Amino acid sequence: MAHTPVEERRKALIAATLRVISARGLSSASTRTIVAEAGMSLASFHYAFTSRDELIDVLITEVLAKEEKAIAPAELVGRSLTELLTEGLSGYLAHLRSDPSREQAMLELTQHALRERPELARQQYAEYTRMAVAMLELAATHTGHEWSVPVPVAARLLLTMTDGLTMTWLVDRDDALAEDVVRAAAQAVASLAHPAA
Amino acid sequence: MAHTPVEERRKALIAATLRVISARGLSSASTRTIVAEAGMSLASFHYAFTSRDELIDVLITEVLAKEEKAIAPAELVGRSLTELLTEGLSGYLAHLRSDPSREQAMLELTQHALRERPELARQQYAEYTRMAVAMLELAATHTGHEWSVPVPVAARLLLTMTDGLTMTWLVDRDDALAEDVVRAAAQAVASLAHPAA
DNA sequence: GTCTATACACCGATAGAC
DNA sequence: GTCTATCGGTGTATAGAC
Repeated sequence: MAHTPVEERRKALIAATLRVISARGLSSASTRTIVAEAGMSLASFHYAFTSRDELIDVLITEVLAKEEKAIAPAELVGRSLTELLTEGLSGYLAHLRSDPSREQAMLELTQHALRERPELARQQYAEYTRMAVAMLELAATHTGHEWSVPVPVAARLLLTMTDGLTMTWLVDRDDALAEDVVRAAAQAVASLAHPAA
Repeated sequence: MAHTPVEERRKALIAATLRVISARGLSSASTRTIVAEAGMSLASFHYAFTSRDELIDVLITEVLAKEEKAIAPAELVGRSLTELLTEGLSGYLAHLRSDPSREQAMLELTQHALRERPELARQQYAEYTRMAVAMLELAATHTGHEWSVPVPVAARLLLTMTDGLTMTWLVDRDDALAEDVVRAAAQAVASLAHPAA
């Protein structure tokens, strides 16, 4: 391969690694399989990254940060709180279904981070929670509701549901059941709010 | 080590493997680290199991089957539906907190099964769902309620919550927040039932 | 049945030619 | 900058002595 800027190689290797993990799992993502997927030599890997651990670190920080744990509903006006929550969770489910192996890769990376870089996983989940808080406050405001429980608790419950939804759907891929669960979950979470004074 | 029945060696190796996975992760559970933990020679491993894959298979089927995904409340009488659900989820949280590394090992094994033995994971989750159905029906009956959504859907929602609870708590180990989420989750799920006719 | 010794594949990482 | 060749280490699995 011709002279390529280091940054470009790093990006190519990160993308290749993600493809390998999606297709065959983190344990299959050796430096050799990664460079094979990226179409470059083993030495080029160590020119772009000092070690495999460094690449996995970058993968965890950069890729998990882009992960969507909850997708905001497209349209706010004229929808009930339950509908907004249903659309948000449904959007996440669609995201999951559109590329299951990518989400499975995310799960493996999170799991790996849990053991090797626990503080990174913690920071990431704090960020997911902040996004959920913003979404719940927006939804309540637009429908004239107030949360009966502290918003961070409701947000955490929502995050708990997306995580659980990911795992259970990945296990049996039952689309109809997942949709039913999304509706029940939205209804259940909405019951934690009441009309604003 | 003196002559030992094969079955005994298998049990010792399974227990040793679980300890290794709990402490250092599935990727660290090589045949060498396993036999070191079990205090036997490498050859003894291959006398008891034909391969490492066979042991992991046995681990997934036998160990995941014993996993408690939802713990039934101890006492039924005189408790509201929300209380029963809170106690059930709280019991699971206590189970998780009592040995986090064991639950992390379960998560890694489930994840591995998802890739290598998807049908085993699926069967296991079907079993978890059956247990949750039984628990929810019992709770509703004892408190004079009926479920407003199909019981399998509510059961699946409960399973979704225990899975999500496991992940989120393992990430930040926030006991107080987890307890709040358990209460909110119980209240939310209870809202899916109504007094029986 | 149980052990030591070993075969052989793959791992991460680097040396050194170009 | 990029490559091929290779080092040292670890992985699974087995041969063969006892």
